[in-house]
Amino acid sequence: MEKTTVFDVIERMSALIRSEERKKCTEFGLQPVHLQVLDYLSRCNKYSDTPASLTNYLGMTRGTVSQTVLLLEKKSYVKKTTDTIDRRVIHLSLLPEGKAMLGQARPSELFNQASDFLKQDELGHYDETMVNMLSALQKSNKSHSFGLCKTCQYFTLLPDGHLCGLTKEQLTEEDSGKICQEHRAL
Amino acid sequence: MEKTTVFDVIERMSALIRSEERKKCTEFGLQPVHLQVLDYLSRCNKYSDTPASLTNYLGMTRGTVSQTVLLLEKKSYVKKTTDTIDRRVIHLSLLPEGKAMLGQARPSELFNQASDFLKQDELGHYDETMVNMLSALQKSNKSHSFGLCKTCQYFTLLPDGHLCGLTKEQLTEEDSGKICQEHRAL
DNA sequence: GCTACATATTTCGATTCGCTACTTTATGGC
DNA sequence: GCCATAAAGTAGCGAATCGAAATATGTAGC
Repeated sequence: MEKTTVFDVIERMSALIRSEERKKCTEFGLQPVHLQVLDYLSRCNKYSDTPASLTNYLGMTRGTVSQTVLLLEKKSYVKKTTDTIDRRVIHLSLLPEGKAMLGQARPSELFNQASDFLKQDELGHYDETMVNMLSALQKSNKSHSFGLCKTCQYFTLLPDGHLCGLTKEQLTEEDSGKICQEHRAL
Repeated sequence: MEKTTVFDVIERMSALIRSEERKKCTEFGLQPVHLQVLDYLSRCNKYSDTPASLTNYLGMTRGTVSQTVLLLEKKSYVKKTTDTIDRRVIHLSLLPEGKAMLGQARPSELFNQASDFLKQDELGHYDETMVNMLSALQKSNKSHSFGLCKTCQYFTLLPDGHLCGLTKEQLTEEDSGKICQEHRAL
């Protein structure tokens, strides 16, 4: 029963954010999916910055993703680079203009205002809870990573070991070399 | 700094849910926005079940929403009813088939599995935190309600007063008659 | 080295989606 | 009654999406 409630609330937050995002999109003449692509590219590692990974992440067809990327390329939001080893694969990367667009389209005002409604000293505690929730969701997500932890953008080297910056989990040296199940799509 | 992290995590959850949802969509031959409409209609009250409210919620144009509703009507997911008092107004309602579709398309498996990764005794605590977060987001959302609290689907009558079932807030008799700022779009 | 198969991506035609501008119908103030 | 306003629908056009076939590169077996 409680289970349902918690995830129901998450769905509500998700819907709210999406609604705000769509409004921003029409403002800039983009579709939500375009922002999703930019967001993905701002977070993926070099093992998952390909059209194939993007296709898997978005759940669209290869053809559509190809067209979408073409559009974003025309607008100078992303750049294509052919892999030097395997010349079949294409690496996608965000260009400065793409990053700028992503920054503008984020519901940052919404978040700024929301934080005013939360007690400042509670935010740290919220943080921990939320990260646990996210971690659980990621673990149950079937879309696994193709990247190594040590190449993840959240990977951090500490004096006393390794740390995943997103889940705040300690990682062993061995773990860092393994394929990451957590961050691929994020 | 902490502020950024918390909302960043929410954005990650949101992105993950959307990704899963899109996969479900293509499975059923629907667009994400169609599910958004069904979801909205399952939660709106009689003051916000109109195409105009839906338009405001989705951030799309009236024409587009009109077409979208037409499509969902053809598929027997929703039903239109003309308002008896103001004959310009149309009320939309979910049909059983629409509810069934909504149930199928929800990332329920994702949530079920995610809950297995969380300690059962912590879920209640998570619940409180998440509801606070959602409440803060809703407060800062500019899309205000057009409905009265007492008509909200989350409104509950208790022996000792009134309760908002979503935010768990106590409501005075007076509050219950006011326009709700919290739940319109949800 | 050649063949067969696998993988990554693109191309293309048909279809659907979404926006803009315009129209229709209904309400309310004067 | 007349006009402004509001809710919803319609038509046409461009963009997005799908599905299937095509292209290009890499891999494995002989």
